[in-house]
Amino acid sequence: MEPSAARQVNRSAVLWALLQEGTATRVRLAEVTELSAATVSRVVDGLVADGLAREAPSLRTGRPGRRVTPVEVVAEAGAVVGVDLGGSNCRMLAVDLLGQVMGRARKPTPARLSTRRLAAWVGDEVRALVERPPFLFVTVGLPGIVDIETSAVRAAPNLPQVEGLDFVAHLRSQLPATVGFDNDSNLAALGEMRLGAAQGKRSAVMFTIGAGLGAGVVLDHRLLRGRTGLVGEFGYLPFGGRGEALEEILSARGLVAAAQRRGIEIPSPEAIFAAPALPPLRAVRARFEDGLLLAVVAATAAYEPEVVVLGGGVADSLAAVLPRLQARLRAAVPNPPEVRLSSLGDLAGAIGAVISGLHDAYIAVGVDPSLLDGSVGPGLEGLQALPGKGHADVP
Amino acid sequence: MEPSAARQVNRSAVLWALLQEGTATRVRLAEVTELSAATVSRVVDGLVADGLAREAPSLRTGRPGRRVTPVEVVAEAGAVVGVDLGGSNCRMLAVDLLGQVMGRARKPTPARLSTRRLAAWVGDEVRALVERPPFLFVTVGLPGIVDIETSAVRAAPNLPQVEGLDFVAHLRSQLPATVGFDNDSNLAALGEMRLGAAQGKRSAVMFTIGAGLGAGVVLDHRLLRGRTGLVGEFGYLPFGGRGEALEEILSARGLVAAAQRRGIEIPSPEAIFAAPALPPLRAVRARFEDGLLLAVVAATAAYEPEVVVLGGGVADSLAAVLPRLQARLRAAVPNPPEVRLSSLGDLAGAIGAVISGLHDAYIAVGVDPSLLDGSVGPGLEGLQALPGKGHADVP
DNA sequence: GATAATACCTTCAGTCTGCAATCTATTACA
DNA sequence: TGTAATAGATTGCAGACTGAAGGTATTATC
Repeated sequence: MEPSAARQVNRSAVLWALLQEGTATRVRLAEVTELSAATVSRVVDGLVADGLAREAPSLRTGRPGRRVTPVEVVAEAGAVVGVDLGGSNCRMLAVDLLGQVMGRARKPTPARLSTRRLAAWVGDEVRALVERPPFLFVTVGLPGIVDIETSAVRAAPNLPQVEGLDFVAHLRSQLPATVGFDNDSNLAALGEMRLGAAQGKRSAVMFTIGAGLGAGVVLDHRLLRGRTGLVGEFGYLPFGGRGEALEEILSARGLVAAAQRRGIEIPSPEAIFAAPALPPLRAVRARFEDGLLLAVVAATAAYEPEVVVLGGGVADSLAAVLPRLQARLRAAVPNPPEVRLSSLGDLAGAIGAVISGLHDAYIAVGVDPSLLDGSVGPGLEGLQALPGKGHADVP
Repeated sequence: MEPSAARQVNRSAVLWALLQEGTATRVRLAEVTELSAATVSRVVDGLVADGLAREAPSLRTGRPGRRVTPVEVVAEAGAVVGVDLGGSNCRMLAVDLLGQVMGRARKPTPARLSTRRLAAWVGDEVRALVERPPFLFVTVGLPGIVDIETSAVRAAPNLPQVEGLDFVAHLRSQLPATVGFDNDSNLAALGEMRLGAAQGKRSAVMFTIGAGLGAGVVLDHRLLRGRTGLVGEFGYLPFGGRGEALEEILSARGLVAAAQRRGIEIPSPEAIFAAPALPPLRAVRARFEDGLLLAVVAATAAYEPEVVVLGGGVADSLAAVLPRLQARLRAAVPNPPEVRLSSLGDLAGAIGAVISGLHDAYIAVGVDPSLLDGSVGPGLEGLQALPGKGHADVP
């Protein structure tokens, strides 16, 4: 370890403390980091020189003594845009370095555009959302499996243009930014973990029951991605005596098909759960519940999460199902997690993307990755207060 | 970061390099650690003073120049004993700091002893195996679920004396050592990962099919333990149309019961796989295979391991089953792992326990845990050459 | 035996930290 | 209004540590 590496480490510690506090006096930073006030002062000078921190107007404390001179993050030094590019809708959320919301958008995804044009569209939308900051991080959630190494996308039937490497490459060339990609369910899980239904927990599994069955796994505040990004895809499990794939049960597609097989024409999958129902619909529901139980049991056996979050279009209709599911779960496994509904609604993906992007941004400004790993991170008050959380119809 | 912390970091790096090499010149250590030769020399002086390293007799190199003075680990400075305390047999393996085998034992577990007496027996056996070294680490694998925080044991039907905290506490008071406890399947997975069927891979899942169904999950060279130590227990999954628990299929107990239900009296579970078989036995086999497929599919969906290892008493009989299982797996999931049989046999648990204990020992002598985490670690040549690996009948 | 090559050690300048003293801004109070 | 009290921020200094350069011991080769 070179001598100057010590400085790096301390810089990282102070910067991380400052990000978590948002604004703090040097004395406070010294307490939190357990460094001497002298070192903190010197490091803060460096951060100011780097444009990452500035002195805020001093505050009157009411007590005798010199006024405190708070130091604050230069939040606008960097920006992060989270994009949740779904098959039908695209959510975007722009925040500054402290997670304060700078802009948001919700548009129908122009799903019929070519790969290149779709990338250009996303690039335009991102640029419309943020002034060009000193540095910019963009994270895009895609409805497919994203390879952790190469960002190659596959299995994206709802938006096939993004498959392969072209979309990724085009978008990267479009934006003067570091652009990351991930599976939308993974990001949604990250969002619910940090600010949603699993807030404050160390581990959670989120199932996104939409067109298909998606899953995201967070253990120790960290996304479990696996070799090819398929982790948590319990849709492959055989279900029932005929060994149907679980994804055929736990998806809008499957629900509609099951209803049709019983001669029921329904306007939307959600209608299946609109009480009261006739006996044939009840059978569809029961089958869905059995499938859901299997998924949650599998997730429990696999990861022992503290919470299982249910999201996606169908989830809102499941409130009535939860108590029974929870009871059956208690009977099935010795360590049942709590099952909850998504609380971020269709914003979960964009919020998760922002969190992922902030993670990258913090590393870029010199925060040691090991600090970010197990920890909760900055407050993100701006995101917490986000209006429209959980309501799909707010723009 | 205090100034002296830099020394710690470099000491850790040099010590880790030295452990991996076993014996190395200072120049070699400087290369590996990317530190200056000066720093390495100073750090080595410190290690020698601490009794962890010593100069070996200098070697003639054949090339011009001063003779090299190799530095070697004082392997006998510490000892590690791995204990696999099963319901019927107890395997023990003692190694030094470099993983060189110092002693081994295999005894029937005195399963009828009381909690206190069983702990005393284990303590005696461990003491019989190793001289008292400067420091001693013991890791005990138990046939039950071990809480990661408290070491409290539960669900150990095959050795109920060890349940709760009494056995753990008694054994700890018996031995002048740091004593760790873990689930035997977890340790077996660690063993197969490091030296057995999954050697060289980053991730693996091992199912131990014995009296019950056990599982161990290793991701990125690290055991996934979960909140209560239950991770990987897919025995809770419902199987087949009647929703029987998978553990009832994938266990010696379940196999015997299934055979009996079909009117077959068998001497041992293994006999079920002794070819050729009559039709009723074939049905039992088929059911077992279906269950196995479910377990492997679940593990694949959950973790995407590179390898799935099958171990336990029944595993040896499964060689003929593997090709068909592998083929069905390829059809079921897009990212099938390789399925292999355990190569360490009933030594896997003890070897895994030793590896776990070495991990603790290395941390105790000052190796930074983050170095150990993602890395492969010392060569453990002594363990690799262990005679009797894979043969249950060698003492 | 001289010379070159190699490994290890020592010296020295530089960076960084923590401690303690000092500087500076503020409030309380006569 | 002036002075003491108080507390945050900075600076001087000693100590720890590193890397680079140069020194010394040991060996092979001519």
